[in-house]
Amino acid sequence: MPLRLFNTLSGKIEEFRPLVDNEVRMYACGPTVYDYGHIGNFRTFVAVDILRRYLRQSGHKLHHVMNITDVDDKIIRNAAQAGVNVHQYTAKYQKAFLEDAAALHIEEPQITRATEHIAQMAEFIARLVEKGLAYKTEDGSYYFRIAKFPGYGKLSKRDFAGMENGARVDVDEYEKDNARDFALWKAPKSGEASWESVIGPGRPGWHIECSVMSMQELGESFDLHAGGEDLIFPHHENEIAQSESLTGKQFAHFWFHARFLLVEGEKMSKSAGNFFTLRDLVLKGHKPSSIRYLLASVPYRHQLNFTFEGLQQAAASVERLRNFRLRLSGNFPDGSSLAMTSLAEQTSKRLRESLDDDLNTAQAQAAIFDMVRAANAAIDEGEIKKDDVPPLLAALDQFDEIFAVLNDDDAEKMQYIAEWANSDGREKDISPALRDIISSAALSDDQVNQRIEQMKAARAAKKYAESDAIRAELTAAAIIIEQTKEGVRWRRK
RNA sequence: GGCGCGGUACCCAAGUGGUAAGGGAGAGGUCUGCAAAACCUUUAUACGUGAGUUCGAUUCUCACCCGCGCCUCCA
Repeated sequence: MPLRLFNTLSGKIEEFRPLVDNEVRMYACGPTVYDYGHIGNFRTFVAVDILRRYLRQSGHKLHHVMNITDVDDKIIRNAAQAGVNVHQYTAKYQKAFLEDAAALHIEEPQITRATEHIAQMAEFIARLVEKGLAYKTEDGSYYFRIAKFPGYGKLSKRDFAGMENGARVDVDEYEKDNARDFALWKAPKSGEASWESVIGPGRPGWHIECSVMSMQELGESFDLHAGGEDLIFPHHENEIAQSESLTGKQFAHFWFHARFLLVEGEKMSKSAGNFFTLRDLVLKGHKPSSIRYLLASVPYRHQLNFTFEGLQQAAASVERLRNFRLRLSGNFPDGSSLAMTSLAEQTSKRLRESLDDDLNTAQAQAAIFDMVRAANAAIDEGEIKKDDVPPLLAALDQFDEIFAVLNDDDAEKMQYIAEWANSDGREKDISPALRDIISSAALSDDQVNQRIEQMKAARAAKKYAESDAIRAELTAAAIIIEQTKEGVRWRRK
């Protein structure tokens, strides 16, 4: 069964098929780098990452482009306040964003930056003006004339017919022909960043960068355009207007939007005190894998209630999956069992069906846990054979190619953020929990294995006091020991 | 006000016109030198409230209550 996705443009769930062969060209709106990324941002980026990963797993080739908006009003304002130029100001946050995304195992798409495409944007605007689709105002700004694009409102399902200059005309923008006309290019203001261009000095408006960069990289028509739900209007609506009126072709065919999340049941906001960057959470001791798992556990079109209790539950879920994989590395008798082979097959099928169904990640999780429980029970009963392990691992891998939480590099990623906190004046925010997790990275695998050999020897000699002492020592170093029938296993806290 | 989404057990959360996935937490048990892990049993006469359609609704319709989103650059 093919992938079915909700398309904001049609308002329906549709079968997703690329325009050309098996190659998907997708563009995702990335961050505006004026601050550290918060978990709301990352909800969207995790959703897009899951889409990206699943498209690939489904056999598609992928050309995935994401922009970084490194110039806008807020950046200009903040940079001015900080007394640095725009590039200096954004460099820090760009770097942080990419690090945070990597901590969450978000695969890095091809990245394009607004400030590297100023000339192309100006040319694009010049072409719009030539066609009478845009106009220049007295101060040197340029606006798009929405009256020239009859399809305006088709994405956000708004009817702008008859909406002439209404009551909400912005007094600062009296020069516009219509209140809805949006800025393509803003004339320079004194002391603000501005660029010379074929259409005069100034800086680009917000929407133009995505039209220019997406078409440059992906062509005038491409498969899929993604972003947070807030971008539907006006950002994506405006991209469609300026792009399609210029090329006469359909811009993106599929529009994918992730819903906003709630934090502790309320809209996240700084004033409500429930505003968290990824780094805030890591400093409190929450693992990136727990955060990713929680963000991924609610299908992208549903409102996700992000809670600290949920974060702990997610951590427990991830741990259970990791324990299971560890358990499969034990020794089992030769042979294979029909039950396990078919369990793995069924699970693989359920995973595909769940994700084909508009990326139903909650159902995919249910499928993998059903398998884990059944396989664990089989291990307890001694019914698992050596040849059952590869198919079970394959199903687990199939799951993890999408969810990406099984490989434990949490301590490493968290250490990175702790180092940042130390150098950024936030060392006081490093929680004991974070210190504890990081400390588990202090011992190397070899060192741990060596101590475990000593522990095993003591145990074999029934010197329990000595064995327990070594275990306690490792526990104190945030290494968790499990002594089982299949041998001694260990993992980092 | 306009348009749209949602309200499922202690928490998170799938789902279906025929009587409720999964995870976490709690309780009891099995295993075990102890611990950990794992497994088993158990926790919704019930899916916001009221009415309607139907042989039958949590699932469809309507009303109401509550939460949330967009409607000038917040993912």
